[in-house]
Amino acid sequence: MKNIRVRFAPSPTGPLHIGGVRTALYNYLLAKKHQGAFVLRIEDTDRTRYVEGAEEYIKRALEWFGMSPDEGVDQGGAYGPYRQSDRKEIYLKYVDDLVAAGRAYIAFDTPEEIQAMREREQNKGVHSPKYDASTRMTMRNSLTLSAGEVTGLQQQGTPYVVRLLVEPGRTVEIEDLVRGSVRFDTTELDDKVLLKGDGMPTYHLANIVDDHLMEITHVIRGEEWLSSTAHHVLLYEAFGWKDSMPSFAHLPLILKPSGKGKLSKRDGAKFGFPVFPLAWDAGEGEEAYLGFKEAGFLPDAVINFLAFLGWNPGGEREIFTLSELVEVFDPAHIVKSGARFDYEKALWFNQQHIMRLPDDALLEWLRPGMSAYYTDWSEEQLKRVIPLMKERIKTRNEFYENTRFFFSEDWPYEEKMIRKKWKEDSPAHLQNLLAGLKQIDPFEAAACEATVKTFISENGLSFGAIMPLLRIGLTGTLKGPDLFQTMEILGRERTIARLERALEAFPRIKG
RNA sequence: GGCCCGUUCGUCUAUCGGUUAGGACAUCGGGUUUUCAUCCCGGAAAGAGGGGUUCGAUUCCCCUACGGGCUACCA
Repeated sequence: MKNIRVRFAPSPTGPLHIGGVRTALYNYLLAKKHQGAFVLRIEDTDRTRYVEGAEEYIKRALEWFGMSPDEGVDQGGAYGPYRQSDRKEIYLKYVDDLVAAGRAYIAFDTPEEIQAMREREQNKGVHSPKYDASTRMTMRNSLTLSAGEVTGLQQQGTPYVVRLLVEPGRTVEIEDLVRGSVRFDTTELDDKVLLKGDGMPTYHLANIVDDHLMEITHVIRGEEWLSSTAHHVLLYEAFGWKDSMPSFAHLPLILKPSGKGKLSKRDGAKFGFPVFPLAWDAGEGEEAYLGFKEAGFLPDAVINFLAFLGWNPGGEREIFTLSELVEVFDPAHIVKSGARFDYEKALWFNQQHIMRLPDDALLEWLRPGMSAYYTDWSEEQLKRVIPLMKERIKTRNEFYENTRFFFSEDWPYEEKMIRKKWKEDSPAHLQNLLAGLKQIDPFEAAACEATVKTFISENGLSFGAIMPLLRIGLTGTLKGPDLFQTMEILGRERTIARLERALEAFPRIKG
């Protein structure tokens, strides 16, 4: 089998959508699984839709996920250039060949003329008029004009496009890796524009030429391309490249979490979760979007979540890192139907990945954001807090938000619980317990636990009478990691200071 | 409208003619725990509808319904 070469070919028209990330992922997985090449090609043939910064965004997103291309605009390669706007001359040559071979033709029709044709056809009862075999001979093109007229118009600088000559009455069959055999009747196909009036190729031309020249073996792309694949096959035929045509795999769409239709960028704001990998800030006046990264997700968790949206390895295991996915990926298991985006499940994947990540990796992940939350924190403390928190956070932001009491003295008491738990004899108990805690040396979790537990049993108390008060006094809240571990990390000084503060504050709160 | 694709628990999915239709998220109940989380146990929950083919259909075929994509000098 030939070496596998796949490409991810986004258009730099904005931030990379999560569906695009999944397309990139499946391409990446197939390439890596077979030691093939993962190519990044930028499809910027539509100048009117070009967005500043989008290409950069795409590269940063791929890098964040760890899916760096083997070849592409930045890494170069033997098949460059990898940006279609830099390949303009190449397409010109191939489109000339097609015209010379009679497989394509030059058309001078203005938008108004095409519109007029459509109206004519509709009046004749044709539902969806097309520029095709039934109409092309009524238009102004190199099929209806003499050779002299054509060169004359060209010399005058009359704008023109090049169209693919589609022969009607044929059946084009494609063998899709996920959908099996799909057939199209060429009578339904229009004479697609190959070269636009501005001299740039359309997607269809550029795609086929590039995939062929770059020796792409598998085209993995979204379902929205399935319909035009018939044209693409016709193009491969016209060029005489049918024998080396790549395999196709058309991916199901990612749908809105509720309601109808595919997931859109607006859904993020609407439902309160990210639909982009990274934040996108287009500048003033433009809409900004939150990314999974900023929402506190691990790249592997997002990958894992996305991988399972429309694919599964067949077994019951669900947690995989990117490199583990490479091992088990098989395009034969790609699902045919669209998948609903489920943010709850994404959170679950993130939690699972956080729990499985070694502490030192979590440290690297958490460190950069600390200073945005806390002014006075030490790496030493962070290191000790991580093992206590890793099983109780779903996102990185949750870590920061739920560890205030470790890194700051600025956190509120859950006053409602104090009112409920602060009893007649509570002051005396807390007072005595505090005296006991002061004796502990070294101030370690095991010793704290022994002291507290002994105190409780010797006084015939219940855990419920003491622990909640202790916990609120030390952390402000009733939920959190092991209290004795927490005490050890806080240290004797802060533990005692906080309990003394509680002794003063609780009666006041109780009122 | 036309062409193409799709349709299993609320959601993501397994099943490649014979299963008590399995798992996961979410949900509900219970256990563990000083709380929360983790973890463990359990419950509820599905083959769009109608025809065929077959000894037997979730699985194969057809029709209908519904959903989606395409129908641009956008990708």
